[in-house]
Amino acid sequence: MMNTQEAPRDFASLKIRIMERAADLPRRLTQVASYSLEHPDEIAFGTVASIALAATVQPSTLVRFAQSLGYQGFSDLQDVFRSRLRDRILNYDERLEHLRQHDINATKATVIFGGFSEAAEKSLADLREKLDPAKLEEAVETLARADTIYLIGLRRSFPITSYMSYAFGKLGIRNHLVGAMGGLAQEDVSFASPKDVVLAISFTPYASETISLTQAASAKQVPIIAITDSPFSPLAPLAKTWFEVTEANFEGFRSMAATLSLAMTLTVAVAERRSNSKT
Amino acid sequence: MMNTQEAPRDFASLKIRIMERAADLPRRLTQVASYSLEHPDEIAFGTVASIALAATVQPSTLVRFAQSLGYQGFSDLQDVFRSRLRDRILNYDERLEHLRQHDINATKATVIFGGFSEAAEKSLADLREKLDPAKLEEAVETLARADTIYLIGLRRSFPITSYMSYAFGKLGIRNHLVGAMGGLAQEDVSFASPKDVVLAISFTPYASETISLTQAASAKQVPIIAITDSPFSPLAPLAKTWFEVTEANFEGFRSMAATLSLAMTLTVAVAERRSNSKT
DNA sequence: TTCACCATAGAATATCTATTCCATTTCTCT
DNA sequence: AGAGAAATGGAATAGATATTCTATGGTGAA
Repeated sequence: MMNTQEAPRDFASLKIRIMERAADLPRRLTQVASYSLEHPDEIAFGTVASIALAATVQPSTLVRFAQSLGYQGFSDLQDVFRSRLRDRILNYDERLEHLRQHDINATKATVIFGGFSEAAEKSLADLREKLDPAKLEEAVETLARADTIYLIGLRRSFPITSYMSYAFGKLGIRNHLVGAMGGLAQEDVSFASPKDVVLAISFTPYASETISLTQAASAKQVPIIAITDSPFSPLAPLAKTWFEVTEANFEGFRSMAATLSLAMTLTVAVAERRSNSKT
Repeated sequence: MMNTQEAPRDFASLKIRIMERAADLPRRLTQVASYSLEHPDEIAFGTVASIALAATVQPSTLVRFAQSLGYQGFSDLQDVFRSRLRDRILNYDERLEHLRQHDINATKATVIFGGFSEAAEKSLADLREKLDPAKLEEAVETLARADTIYLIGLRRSFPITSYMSYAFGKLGIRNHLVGAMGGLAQEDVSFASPKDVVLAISFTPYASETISLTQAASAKQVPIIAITDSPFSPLAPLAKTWFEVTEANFEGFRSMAATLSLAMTLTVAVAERRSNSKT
């Protein structure tokens, strides 16, 4: 036994202890330390053998890790990981009550966080109900055929298009983030041809530049896929396929969770479609 | 084997099955049935012996109960009880299988969308549970005092920082999106002073540039707030306050919903704090 | 009442699991 | 560079675990 100090019996203390210790622990034990905090569920349910395999260490290393933290053996450590799940489930129903009642000790920031969380969840639920599989299929098909995908999104929508550009890039899909570097946006779009596709994202109040860029592309017969928030959006009549995404808002700040999920879906689905059609 | 019908693989279906069957089951098996629904955690974590003791039946009764529901043995049944606690997002193949069983005809894209939605929701739930109000308060306080807020985030994290930059801008909070225009990032940070604050966001695999920029700021005594995904992140030791946000992923693409909610919270809370302290 | 059948209890068993041990490698300090 | 200490991998082991088996007890039909 290498540690006479008493071992933590609850997960919160254990976590702190592991973080403190991790730095001056041998290589393999550090590896286990980080694995254990990254996959606590695995530790809770797995067997020594299965966890050792997943963390690419020897079973004995797990036992030594537990002992170095002051536990009698691995099983003893595992109990603490299990208690975390036990407690969590027990608290699950209480949590909502707790939040509603104990607004007293809630700070302003946590109230704001709660508001944004709720807005995100509402938005996701809403889109899941409304999203039309046929439209989605159509958009994926169009995008998959594109030579280059032009991404148009400014202000609030820019994080979405910049994410898509990053993800498309990693997936090896040619794309162009319009207006990314300085103000050459008009020029960027002027290269688009009917073989390409424009993906435009804009919400009220529609940024005029997004509209004019999309119009320019439309005039050149470039197929347009749009994500917007209303049938009356100026993007809707321009688009071959368009999605209505209404994000809930909190204090005037709209969530982006649903739009982002849709964006990720389009990205991955297009990549998947392409890899299938190549084979 | 007394039951050739396939056994439920998820807890919800199992629960229904047990309730249907409970009525016309032998005495001891009925007893086990009601115990299992009343103490699901016990079933998930216990051993055959310990559960048998708690439910006052014989170990063999538990095995027979599992078999009468169509499982191979008790361990097989126990897996389903464990899956209830294990917050696991189904992967693409499992999802398809699940939909096929329920006769829902779904397109690939909608399956992907479902996966991303679920990942987003799980991430939000997880963060809501873990987020420490005191830390949040501390971070807001630090950021509110900042002369200029430097936002550091590349690759996956760039959409987040770019959103914050946009929102801070609209709220009249001086900020600087590091590395936004071309590669002058090092120079950007070199202007930061201890009166400013750096907000750094990075997830595995940590972009080396984010780390080195944050280190540079740290060396100049600039207070650092970090959002990252593990206590072992290189950002954690540099930060005055740091948040652990673990995003669920679907098919290797991590959600950004939780990080984004936290980012929005910080943004709005800082604005709110400033407007209060001015009056 | 008696027979046949099913459920049950409890012991027996075969499997799996955590843990220990020791030879070998890797690190650390002089 | 070399000696000593620490850490590691992998096999051996002691213990626990789920499952099966069989004798017993109970229940309903003839």
